[in-house]
Amino acid sequence: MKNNNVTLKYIAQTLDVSVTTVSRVLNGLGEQFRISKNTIELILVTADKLNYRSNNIAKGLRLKKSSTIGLIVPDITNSWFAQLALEIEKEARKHHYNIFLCNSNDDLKIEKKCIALLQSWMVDGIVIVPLGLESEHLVKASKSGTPLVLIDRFFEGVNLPYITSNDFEGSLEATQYLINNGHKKIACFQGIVGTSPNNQRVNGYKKALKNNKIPFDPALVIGTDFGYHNGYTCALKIIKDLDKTEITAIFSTGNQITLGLLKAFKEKGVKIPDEISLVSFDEQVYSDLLFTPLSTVSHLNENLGDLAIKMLLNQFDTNAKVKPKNVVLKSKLIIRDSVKNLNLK
Amino acid sequence: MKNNNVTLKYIAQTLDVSVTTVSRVLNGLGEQFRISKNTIELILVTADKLNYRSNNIAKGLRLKKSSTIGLIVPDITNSWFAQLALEIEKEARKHHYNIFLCNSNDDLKIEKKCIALLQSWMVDGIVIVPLGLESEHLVKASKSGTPLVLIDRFFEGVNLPYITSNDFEGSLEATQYLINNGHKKIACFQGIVGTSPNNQRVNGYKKALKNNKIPFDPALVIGTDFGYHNGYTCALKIIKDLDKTEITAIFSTGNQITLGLLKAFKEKGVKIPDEISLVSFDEQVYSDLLFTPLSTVSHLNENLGDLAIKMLLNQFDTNAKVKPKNVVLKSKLIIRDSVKNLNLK
DNA sequence: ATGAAAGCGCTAACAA
DNA sequence: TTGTTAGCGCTTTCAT
Repeated sequence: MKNNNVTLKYIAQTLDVSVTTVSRVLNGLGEQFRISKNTIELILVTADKLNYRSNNIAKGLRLKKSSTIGLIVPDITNSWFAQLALEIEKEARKHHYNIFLCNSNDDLKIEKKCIALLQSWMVDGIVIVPLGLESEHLVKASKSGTPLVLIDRFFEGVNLPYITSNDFEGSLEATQYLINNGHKKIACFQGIVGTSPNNQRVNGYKKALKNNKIPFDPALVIGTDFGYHNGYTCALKIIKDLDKTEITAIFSTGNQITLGLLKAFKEKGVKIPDEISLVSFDEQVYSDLLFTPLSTVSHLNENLGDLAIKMLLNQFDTNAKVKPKNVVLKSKLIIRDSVKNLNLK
Repeated sequence: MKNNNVTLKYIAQTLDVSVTTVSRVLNGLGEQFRISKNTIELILVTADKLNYRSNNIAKGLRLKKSSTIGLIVPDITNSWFAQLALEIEKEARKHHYNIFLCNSNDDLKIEKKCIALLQSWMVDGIVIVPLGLESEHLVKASKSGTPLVLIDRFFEGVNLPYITSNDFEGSLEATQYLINNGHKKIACFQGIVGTSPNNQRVNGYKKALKNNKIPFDPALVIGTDFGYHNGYTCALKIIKDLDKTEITAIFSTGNQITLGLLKAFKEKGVKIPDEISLVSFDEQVYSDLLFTPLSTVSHLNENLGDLAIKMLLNQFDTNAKVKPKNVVLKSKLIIRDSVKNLNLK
């Protein structure tokens, strides 16, 4: 019953032609090699009847490429990355590439492993949302012949093509919005320290403060990663000291953080925006449907997948060293009801 | 700079030993073949120094297997599937398998393509959340030597191993809960008609009605698929005729449907549970944090990934025809505040 | 208009 | 203890 053994050779033998001919016809090169209509027809029909599937592995070995693109994301469970994966996959399929998926789990060791693995599968390129703390292994991969495109995070001074969103501007705008509403004591819930999105988001926050001559208080920037749990525990801390600190607003740098934060607030009965205001990074389908409709910074771009694949393909084609232009996507502030206007008092 | 050309042969030549020896050592078979400590050491060091990566493609071709598992889900963007993907991937990695991801996009044609593709990559097995309307191609794949595990959806009378949750019981319980709260006119927002989860969920709903001697009204079962848009439009319809139909509650069969539904209700200012009650399938991280904390049926099982991979591996090992036992996971009703108790009036 | 043969990088049966 | 060799299924150069 195994149909895996329908090979070019097998077809060639049944039809008493050469493997070469079969290969050519099945690759649509029949005309070009002026193989007789008869033979072409015959081969096509037989292949179909036998349910022939070309063996991509053999092809890959011979061609030294796999028509496959590796995708590494920290956590496919995060809707932002899932959306990315979906788009990348769709776009890749259009160009007859397939996707090898890896979760790096925000773990540098795993990230490195993933890259090694993908290379050993001879992927033609890798789209990666890197952890973002270290770039050596990425540079090495790139140099060793695997084109890369970085998403969301990049490295200052490292020459790897990337697509990112203007997180700095987004945060600046979000924080400014809080300030415009009369907030001065604004906590910043941050993600993984040292990664470019975090740097940018925190820096945007700082810049907004500075622009408004509000002194920056390092104690107000808390958190360790982009996860739910982090948001939850940070929120508990904030709540405990609310009287002392007189914090009136929070700027959260990630949607998972925000979810944890909301959970804590809900449990403790702290009202948003009455008792505390909130603006969060990462617009979600449900942002509008939460117990307090959330004001968010949206930085999910419709054609991100398209862009990423194009940037990768671009590197395949041009043997020339045409350096692909990095892309910075715009983010945008969506205003809902999670911020209280203190000026109206 | 390309390190792809560090092959066994290359190492063998530099060290003036045979390819076989190198292969053996690098596969940890040095001891077994009683290759001298010296040689072993030498090879290991050299391979490391040269940054050798075994070529999985060549290996796959030779071994006629790829140490790779295909995963086909309808839509990675759906958090349920994303969660599944994450677990499957983690679990697979533990057993040194890697994941080939495909989105079938709830499209049978794409689903078929995905399977063909995965087979052409000689995946050792496929974990699939099938569309669920047709099974021929799956049976064919299975017969042609690719072990399969179906998730979430299965086919009556078709002998393919599956893991599913007890959607029937879950729906029965959910609907009974609505009835217990005095609801009699209950709308059912369904997904793709004909798929097993939908059948089960709708049947559970019907059974609950029957158990309580409430006549079943086919007009109350509406919807076409598990998507956001479907939920949205169905909800608009319901809202328009609310006075006439006197519907007091909705049982939604999927989380995306529910999101669309909530959006519509919010837009139209219909209050939950005051004006209409709601129970939804699919617990989400944010279910508790919505404008009305949602009562849901949770059917996300912690070790689903583990199970799926085990069922697949099981099929690899045993050449014997030990048919794997199908698994039906329990679902559970989580009660929050989206249902009004009509008995209290 | 078609074919023979080499070879991609690897493993394994057989040899020595 | 190590090596020779064949071959996995495919593409492609060179012949005819």
